[in-house]
Amino acid sequence: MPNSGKPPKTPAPKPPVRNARVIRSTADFARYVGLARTTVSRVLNGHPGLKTQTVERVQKAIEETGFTPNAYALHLKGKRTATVGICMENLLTAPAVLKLAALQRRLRERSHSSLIEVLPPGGSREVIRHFLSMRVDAVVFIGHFIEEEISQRVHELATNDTPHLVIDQLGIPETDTVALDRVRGMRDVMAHLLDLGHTSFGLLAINGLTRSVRDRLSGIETELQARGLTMADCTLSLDHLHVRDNDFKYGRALALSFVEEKQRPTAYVALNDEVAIGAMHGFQAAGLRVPQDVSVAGFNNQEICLMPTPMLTSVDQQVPQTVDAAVDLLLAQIGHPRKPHPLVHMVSPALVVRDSTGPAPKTALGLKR
Amino acid sequence: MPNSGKPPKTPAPKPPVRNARVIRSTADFARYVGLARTTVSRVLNGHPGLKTQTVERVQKAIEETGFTPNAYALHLKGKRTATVGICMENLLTAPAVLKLAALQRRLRERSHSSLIEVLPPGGSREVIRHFLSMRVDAVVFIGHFIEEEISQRVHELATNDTPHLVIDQLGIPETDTVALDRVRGMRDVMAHLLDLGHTSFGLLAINGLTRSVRDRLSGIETELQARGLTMADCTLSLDHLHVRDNDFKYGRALALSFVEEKQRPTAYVALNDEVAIGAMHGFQAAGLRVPQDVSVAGFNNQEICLMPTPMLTSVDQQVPQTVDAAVDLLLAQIGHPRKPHPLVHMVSPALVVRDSTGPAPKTALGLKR
DNA sequence: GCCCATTTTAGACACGTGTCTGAGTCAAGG
DNA sequence: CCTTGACTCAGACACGTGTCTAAAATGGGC
Repeated sequence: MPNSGKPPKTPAPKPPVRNARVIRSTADFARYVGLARTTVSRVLNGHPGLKTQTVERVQKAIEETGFTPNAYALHLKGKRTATVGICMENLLTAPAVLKLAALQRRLRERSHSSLIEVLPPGGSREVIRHFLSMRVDAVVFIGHFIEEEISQRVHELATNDTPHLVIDQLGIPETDTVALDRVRGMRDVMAHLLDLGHTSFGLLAINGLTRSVRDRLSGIETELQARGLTMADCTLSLDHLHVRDNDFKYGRALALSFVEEKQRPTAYVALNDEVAIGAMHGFQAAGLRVPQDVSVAGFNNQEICLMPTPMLTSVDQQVPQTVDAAVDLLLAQIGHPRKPHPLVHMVSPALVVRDSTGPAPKTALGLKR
Repeated sequence: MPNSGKPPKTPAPKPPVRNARVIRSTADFARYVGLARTTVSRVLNGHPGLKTQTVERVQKAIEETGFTPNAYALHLKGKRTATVGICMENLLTAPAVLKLAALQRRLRERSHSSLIEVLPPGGSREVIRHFLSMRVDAVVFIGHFIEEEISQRVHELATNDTPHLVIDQLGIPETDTVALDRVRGMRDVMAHLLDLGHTSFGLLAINGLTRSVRDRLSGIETELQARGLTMADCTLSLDHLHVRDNDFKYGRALALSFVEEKQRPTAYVALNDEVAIGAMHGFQAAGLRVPQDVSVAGFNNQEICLMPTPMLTSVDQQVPQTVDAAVDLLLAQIGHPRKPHPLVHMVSPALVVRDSTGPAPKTALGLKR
């Protein structure tokens, strides 16, 4: 025990450690200004009954020193932290980052700050605990996560009375959700291609069992059925490749596999823009022309849609609408801590037609296996 | 004054407001476990002299309730906030986001969390004040900012003894800096093109007065001079366009202007990959082949370099090395609050040669204006 | 049943802040 | 000179936490 022999606690309380120049508390600052701590506090909080001259003296000192009250002590006094925790699946997928950027901006406009964390695999528990220890006013999830894991986190948040919201992942029970209507998006793409005369479709990386992908398949099927067609007759999905990264390279490899098929579809719908662009490269490398020989459509309408030749037809995520809805839902929850039923807000996508989709070649035959 | 008639302040202190189920303090939690607050505190902080059974009881209760000590009260007791403030120019430029992602991850690995804010135009002061009020352990700037504005912010941070570091913007006085050696990067590009036989170069969006652009020009000039050539004889820069967004569209427009020149250069070096790809589109739309007729090189080596046909030659920013250096510098400052001289760490770029650059066409003439 | 070691408890204090209260200062007006 | 009103000051308390100390409870061995 190093600090035996306590000082009489009134005089000279902190001579040993601190740099006297640095101001760390209202007390330090009040000493600097030459006013009482309480007076300074009243100035800072805009109380009435203060001389103009006094107020100006404090303001000038703030300019000089850059003094800021300790946010931690402030919160301890019961103030809202005005902080929202944002859980990202990762910071490398463009659409997710776009949503993050918009969300952060909207929150700042409403004078909230953002605590951003990427959920490490299996470490989501720690992140949520950190958010809770920071007493965030709410938590937002952006991206596609393991359903069970997120459900547990959501439950923990509910236990601690912390409002929360999931962006872009449907199916988490008891949770407010804002998500793109991927069924609708896929229907729009299919309708566009069917209108162009295509009747045989290749699916690029649209497989697997996540909710997001199931919705897309359902959209494809619904639109085909609306025209008296069936999945079995009209679609072909190749999935024999080991790597499934859903990226540019995978799209390219998939396209090269499709080229070798006897009955090659004339139109291709992809999981995302990267896969679609990779596929276009694959087709072009095999000597096929886009869109004269094959049509390719992406999903997400990222900036990269402009990069290839021809530019890529895709489905826009409508990020601003998504984020606006999310922020409204969230701040409403923070204000009024009631929650009758979880809300699910669906955002309608918008098809953006560019040059990678065109009329079906006339020589093409229907796909029948 | 609504709260006239104070209660005698000892008994029944908080019956009216709180949901009794929700645990918000160690006191609440200790009541839940059925132990004294001090005992629980000792368990949480791993003190010796505790029954194994007691420790387990607390751990079980944590599992059940998800209780977390209030980080704000903790900090008030003198603990580091273990938080780093990150100032982003924006979240829409891919290289900056890449650095953010890497930085956030490295900091998390070293158990620091990140407070991320985008500097609004003219509002940087508020952001820094927020970081100071959150008592961040350090502040990092990522991107290209207005030099004078950042210098002021840096000065404010220095006044408040808060370590800080600038990534990717050279020239801020009295500040640790980690930045890509853009002079070297540009020299490498030029050396590559000169080796391919090119002697006339078009500059795409490499103009303006920022340090970053000046460095590139200096790199180009240095390499030319090393081979006995001059800027005036070998380079052409068009800058008569109104819009200067340094994006895909601008690159395309620039290329179309170059096509109309009498003495068109055979090789083009761009400010970034977007401009380079836009230029490739422009050249291709005008009937020129890349790289047979013109060579194009980008900068940053973003993912989009793979998207066009042909894929783009570019200069890699070496993000991992950059961020590693930054984190080392930063955490060293947090530990030991000495700073003899500001450190400047230069990161060496790496040229990535792809298909958009090739031998100079044999019919090409030297550029002489 | 008693003693002693181990463990738990209750109470106090500090941290930085906002706010309340009663007392102190100061200048102007009578 | 005294009163009055406008300000300012000093002190106290609470917020949630870690830690210190002295006291109380527990339990095992004799």
